[in-house]
Amino acid sequence: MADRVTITTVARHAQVSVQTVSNVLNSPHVVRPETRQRVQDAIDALGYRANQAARQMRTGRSRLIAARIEPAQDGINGSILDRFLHGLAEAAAPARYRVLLYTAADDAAEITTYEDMLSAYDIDAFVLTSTHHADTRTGWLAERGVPFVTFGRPWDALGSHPWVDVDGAAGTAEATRHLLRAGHRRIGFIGWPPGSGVGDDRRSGWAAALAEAGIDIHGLDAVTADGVAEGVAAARDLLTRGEPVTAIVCCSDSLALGALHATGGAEPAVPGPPAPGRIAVIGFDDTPVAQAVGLTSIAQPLGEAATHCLRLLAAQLDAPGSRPPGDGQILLTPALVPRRTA
Amino acid sequence: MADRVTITTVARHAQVSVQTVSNVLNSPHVVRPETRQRVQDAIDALGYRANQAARQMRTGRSRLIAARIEPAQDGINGSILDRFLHGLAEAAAPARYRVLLYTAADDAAEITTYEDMLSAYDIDAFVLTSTHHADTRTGWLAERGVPFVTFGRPWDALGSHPWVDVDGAAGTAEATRHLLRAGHRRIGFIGWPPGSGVGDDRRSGWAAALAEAGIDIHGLDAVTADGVAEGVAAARDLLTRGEPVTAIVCCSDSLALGALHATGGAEPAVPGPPAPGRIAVIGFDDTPVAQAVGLTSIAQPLGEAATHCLRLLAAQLDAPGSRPPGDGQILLTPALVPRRTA
DNA sequence: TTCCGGCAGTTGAACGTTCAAATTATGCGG
DNA sequence: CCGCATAATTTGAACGTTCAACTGCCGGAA
Repeated sequence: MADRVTITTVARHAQVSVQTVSNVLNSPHVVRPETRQRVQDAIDALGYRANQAARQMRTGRSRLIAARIEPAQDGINGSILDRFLHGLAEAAAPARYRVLLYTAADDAAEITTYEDMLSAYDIDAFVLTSTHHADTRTGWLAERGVPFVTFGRPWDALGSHPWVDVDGAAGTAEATRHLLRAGHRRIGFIGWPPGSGVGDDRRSGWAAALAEAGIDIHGLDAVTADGVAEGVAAARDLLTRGEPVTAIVCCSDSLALGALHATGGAEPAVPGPPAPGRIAVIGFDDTPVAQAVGLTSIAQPLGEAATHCLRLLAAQLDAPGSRPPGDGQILLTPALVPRRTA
Repeated sequence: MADRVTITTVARHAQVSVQTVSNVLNSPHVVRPETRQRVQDAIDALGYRANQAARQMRTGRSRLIAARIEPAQDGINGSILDRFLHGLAEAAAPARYRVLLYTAADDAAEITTYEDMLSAYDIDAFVLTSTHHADTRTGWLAERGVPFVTFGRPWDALGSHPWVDVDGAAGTAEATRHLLRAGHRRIGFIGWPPGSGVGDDRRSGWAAALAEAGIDIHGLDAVTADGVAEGVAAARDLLTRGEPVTAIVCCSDSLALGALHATGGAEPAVPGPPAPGRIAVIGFDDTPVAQAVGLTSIAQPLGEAATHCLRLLAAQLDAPGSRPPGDGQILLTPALVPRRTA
């Protein structure tokens, strides 16, 4: 097997010192164009690639970004994260970064993992997902000056780090307006118990859109844990109250699927107009299930979110100390995907 | 901020040379128990962790395993891979390996990525997914002596490398027998066009189970591309032939979902006995959609598969040159998950 | 002519670890 | 108590790269 091509091989081949090769790679402007070209040719001819480990030893930078891969939780609402991860890996490659996976059961375990990855691998940055109230992770990282971005805004408003999030309220507001335009007035909402940042945010969009239309939201919302069966129960509840709702916006596709069942059943796929006489239902996240069942849902721009995360990190890493433009806090707008259920 | 704890720090603290610390870490048997303990205590007290980059420079080993993350293809059948990846990351951690992600549009691009990752990061091994006929990747890696495992058997039977796969035929056979036990005799199959290893394998299980029961499969199967709409069409086709089928085994949950629609519609979730008078349908992969819709499906043991992949790699990496036990070719049996549709 | 400044490139050291060889410590038979 | 074999530990070098300091060289101002 061919011997390893190192910077020394290239240097010999181009008749220069190793440092000059290094300069061509890292600060091309200091080397005369003529020489630069000669070195570049040698690099190409030999197929040289800088050894990351050696480089890392000197610079302390690994060009590695760590991201957590979560277990497929509920299943329906999972598959969000893996699309995000794919986007992340794809955005990382052109910036010459790579994504390293890790798993962790809870915040404490995750922090232990940080320690390990930082000391053993010199991870350059972390991408945190599933931010929540009393999130101990961001503080820990910030304290140590480790660069990171969160996908999900900080719900406690403590400190301000770069983050990317999707505007859940804008999504549910758009969904609600969509239903208003279709003539619905009594539009219900099935959401999660107050206290989850994401859930409260999504509920607020629905409430705002109704307020905008001058509709009193009293008695129009149901609160329940996530799940299909829970969605069935909550929808039945909404339907048996004083004046029944004619449409429901849901906090998740799981809940929406349940609502769909409680309000007349769903037929999978096959495009066509919404069946008349049924209650309109809109879910959230545009999961495969929604696509399969023909459920109108709200799609998060996950690829875009990933790209932004990486851009923010790259800005931090490549120009240390400099704040990214716009304070590095980016709120993306999700898109309503109209299907057969609304 | 605290200075980096290196092997030198530990050595000073334990009053030994750096090499002794290194020995405690890598070949504890050569160091006297007493000394070993002293060094170990120093390691614990200082929270020392070996720097992977430096170690890698000497040993040429990165303890990094690369795996590809694919785009969320069809959506319904995706979410298989991310469960596998999660399993992989989880299995890697205790073995002190980490999983590095990459993306690639096709085999050629993937091989280019191999080159990059091997020369820049000294990746120890690769986990290949989505094996197919005329797969150029395995040959490339084998030629260069790069350790790898495939999740998915080699469909061309060229060369023999370690692989882990799920016995699709066993799955469809079990599904078919399940239907036979329920009294069905005319059991159809909706599969993909011949030529895809996975598809042919799954079809063969169905055929074998029917043959076992003395049933002629003639006229009982339909061939189509994957997709919900395609499933609808194929199921209609099966239902309008001479003697209609009373049950259908499908090559994927997408197809099954289509079949379900064509044969009377599905109602999401909510447990209960199969509705009478409807045609029984069984899907494949036990995706979130199946769980949500109450579709009986065949679940691949993805976590187990991931664990085996990692075990096979670890065996190769930790004892180079030694063939893993059982030739390192592992076929796992999937499990039927009975729900409301069969 | 002399000296200085700046550019292009080179040299030597260092990052943290492990390997191979050398050195020192320990135990044992005579 | 010596000599020797073997165990335990240390020393020096190396992995591939970049940083900091250095050497030559050329042109221009004094």
